[in-house]
Amino acid sequence: MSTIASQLSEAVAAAFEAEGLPATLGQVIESGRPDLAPYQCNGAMAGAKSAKKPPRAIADAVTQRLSDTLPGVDIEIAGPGFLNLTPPDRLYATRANVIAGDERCGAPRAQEPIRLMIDFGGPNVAKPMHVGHLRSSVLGDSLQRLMRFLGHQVTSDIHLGDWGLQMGHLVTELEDEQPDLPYFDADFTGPYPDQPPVTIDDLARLYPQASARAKDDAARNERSRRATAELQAGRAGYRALLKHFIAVSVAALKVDFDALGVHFDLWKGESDVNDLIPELVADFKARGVAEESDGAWVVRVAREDDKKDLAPLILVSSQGSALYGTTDLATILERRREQDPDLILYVVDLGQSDHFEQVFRAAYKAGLAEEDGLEHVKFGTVNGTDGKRLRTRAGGTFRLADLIDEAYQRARSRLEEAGLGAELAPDEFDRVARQVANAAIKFADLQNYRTTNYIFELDRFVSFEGKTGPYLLYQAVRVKSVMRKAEARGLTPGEILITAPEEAALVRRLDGFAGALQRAFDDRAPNHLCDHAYTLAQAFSSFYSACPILPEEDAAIRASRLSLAATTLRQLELVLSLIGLDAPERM
RNA sequence: GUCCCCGUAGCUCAGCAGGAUAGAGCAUCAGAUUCCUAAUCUGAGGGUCACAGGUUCGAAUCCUGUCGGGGACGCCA
Repeated sequence: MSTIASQLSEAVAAAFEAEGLPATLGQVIESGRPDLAPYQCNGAMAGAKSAKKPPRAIADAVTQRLSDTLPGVDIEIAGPGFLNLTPPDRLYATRANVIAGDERCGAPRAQEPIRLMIDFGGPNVAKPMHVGHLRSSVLGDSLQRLMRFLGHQVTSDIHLGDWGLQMGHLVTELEDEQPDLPYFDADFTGPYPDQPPVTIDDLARLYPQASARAKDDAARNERSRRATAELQAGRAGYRALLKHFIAVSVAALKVDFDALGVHFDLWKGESDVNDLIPELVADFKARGVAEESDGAWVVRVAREDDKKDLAPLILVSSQGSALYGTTDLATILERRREQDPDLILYVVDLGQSDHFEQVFRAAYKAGLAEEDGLEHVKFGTVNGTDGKRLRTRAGGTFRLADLIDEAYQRARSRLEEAGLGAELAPDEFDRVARQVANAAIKFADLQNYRTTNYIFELDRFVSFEGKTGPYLLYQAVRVKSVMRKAEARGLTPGEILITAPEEAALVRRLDGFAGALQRAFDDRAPNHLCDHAYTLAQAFSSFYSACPILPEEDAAIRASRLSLAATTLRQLELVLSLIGLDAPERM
C-alpha cells in the first residue's frame, strides 16, 4: 500500500537506474503546475551534469522505459526536461478504494517506534495561564497526538514551574500579609492546617506584588532568595505552604486545560526532582563537569567553535539553591530511570533557546543523555496588532481563560446569526459553541509554522470564514448530515469510481495524507496537518458542489460518491483529532 | 556588542531536502442556490518574495553582506 506519488516514483526511479543514473532522481512529486499535469519528476535536469547528457535526452530515454512499467500513465516532457505525469483514472480509483478500506485512512505507521517524552515546559505555579501558554499547550498537545498516532510510545509531562525563586517570593509575600500563620513559625511542630491559606486569586496577586517589590529592593529580593534556599533545604512550614500553592494552582490549571481539551500523562513539576539534586550535583562534581565560580557551581558549556558566548549553566547558586537548569537536569535523570526515553521534546518558546542549549550540553557532557536525545521544539510569540506581545487593553497580560471565554461568546452569537444549531437542545448548542470556539483558537494558532510570531486577532479567528477551524468543522458536519440521510434511505457505500475531475482531485488530497504526516513529524510542526485538513476540506467542498451524492440517479455512481464522502469524513476527522479539534454531529 | 528568530499580495500567513507562470484566507470586483447544511462554491484583479552580491542550467528557498522588526545573552523561570 503506497501513495500514488510513491508508486510512480518507484517506476521512474527504476527507469533512471536502468539508464545508469541514481534512483533518487526518479522521485515523483505533486506538480507545481497542476494545469499541465498532476505529478512531475525533475530528475532529468538534476542528473544531466553527472551523466554528461542533455536533460531532454535523459527525459526521453526514461520515458521510453516507462511505457512498459507505467502503462496508461501519460508522460510528457516539457521545458528543459520536466517529466509531467498524468495517471489514468483507474489509478485514482484503485488508490481510493485502498484508503477507503484502511482503518488508518492511508497513513503509514512509524517503521521504528521510539520512546518519547514531551515536556510542556509547564506553567508556573501561582501565575494564571496567559496567551503565551496557548502555544505550548496546543502545539505540544498536537505533537503528542501525532506521535502516538504514528505509533511512538509517548509520555507527556506538564512539568510545572514550582521550585524556583517565585516560591520564595510567594512565601515571603504571604508572610508579610499574614505573619501569624503557623507556616512561618520555625518552632511550630504541626500539624499544619489542611485548608489552603490562599486562593488562586491571592496567588495571582501575591506573586507580581513580590516580584515588583524585589525588583528595586535588593534586600527584599535577598529575603526571597533565602526563603527559596530554606524551602529547598526542607523547612517544614515552607514545604507545607508549597503543597497548598501547588494544589490550588493545579486545580485552576486543570480548568483551563480541560477547556482546551489538553491532557497530560504526568503532572510533575520541578519540585518532584528535589531529592535527586544532591546526587546529581555530586556526580557532576565527581566527573569534573561542574566547577566553582563566584561561590556558585557551574557547568561550562561553551565550545571552541561556538559563534556566540554561551554562558555557563549555573548548577547551584551562591545561596545554595537549585536553579531551573538544575531541575531540568535532575528531571532528565529521573526520566532516564523511569521512562528511559529515546527522545525528549521540550515544547517551550524560543526565547529560552540558550537555556536549553546549556541544559542539553551539560547533560551530554555528563553522560545523562545520548547526543540528539534532547530537542527544543521552539515557538514564537503571540502578538497583538501592534506587533508586540499581546496585552489586554489595560496593558496587563491576557488571561487564557478570558480568551477562551470570549471566543465562546463569539461562537454562540455567530451560530445564532447563521441560523446554525437552531434545532439543538440548549446544552448541546452550548457544547457545539465550545467546540467551535476551540477550533477557532487552536487552528488559528497551529496553522502558522511554530517559530512564526503571529498576530492574534480574535475578530479574524472567529469570523469563521475561509481558512479557519470552524470551516473545517462545518465541512465535517455537512458530510455527517449526508451520511445520516443516506442511512435513513438505506443507501450504502460502494466501490469508488472516478467519473469527474473533482473526484480525482479529492482522491489526490486523500492520498496526500501520508506526506503531510511525514512533514509534520520531521519538522515537529502541526501546521502541515492544518494545511492538509484545509486542502482536503476544500477539495471535498468542490466535489460536493460539483458532484451530487444523494440526488445522483446512477446507483453505482451514487454508491461510489457516498464511499468517497465517507472516506473523506473519516480522514478529515482523523486529521482534526491530531490537531485537537472535535467535530460535532450537527451544527 | 555577540548570537538567535523573522522580513513573501492592501492585511494575516503558507511555501524554503532549489525547478516551469510564487500560493491560501481576508478585503475588493463579477458570478452560482427548483438539488445532499451558502460558515459554501466558481472566476477576476492584486507581487522587484526587504536590499545587494555569490553558487547553480535554474534561487523566495543555499552562502555572504547591508537595512528593518522581535528576542536572548551567569546566579528569575
